[in-house]
Amino acid sequence: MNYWLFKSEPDTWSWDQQVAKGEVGEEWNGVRNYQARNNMRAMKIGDRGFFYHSNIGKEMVGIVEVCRESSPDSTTDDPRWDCVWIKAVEPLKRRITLEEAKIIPELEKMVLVNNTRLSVQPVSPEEWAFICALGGVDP
DNA sequence: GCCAACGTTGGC
DNA sequence: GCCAACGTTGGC
Repeated sequence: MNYWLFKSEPDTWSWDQQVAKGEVGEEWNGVRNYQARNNMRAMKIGDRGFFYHSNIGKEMVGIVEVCRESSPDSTTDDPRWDCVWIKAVEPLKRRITLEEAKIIPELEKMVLVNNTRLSVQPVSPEEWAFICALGGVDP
């Protein structure tokens, strides 16, 4: 099992919208960055990730699960781009802000803290467990 | 709204 | 294959 983090501007696609999709989940489309795409290609069904609100909030808000492995992005005909589907699992009982992550020594290596521009990124098992504990949810 | 960091494109 | 120009992301 691998762990990830998905960024979205809540203006465009929010956690609430993701939750509303229920068990079916939603295509994580629109990614046009090779690194982010490669991360999605590496995902397996059942992998988990944090759902992060960029720009507004700048915080991790919930847990999602990969429910369909990488397949063509329906929003483009360009064969370079494909994406996974994810579904909401549960909200964090306490949201973790970027500001907070930056000052926590255990999280100083997080991609979120060090590469602000990567929209789909890996999270280490240690970071995953640490943030789940902070967020009040089971890892 | 600004701008730093980063990616991509395309001319050479 | 280099690099200048340009575009985008996202924190501030």
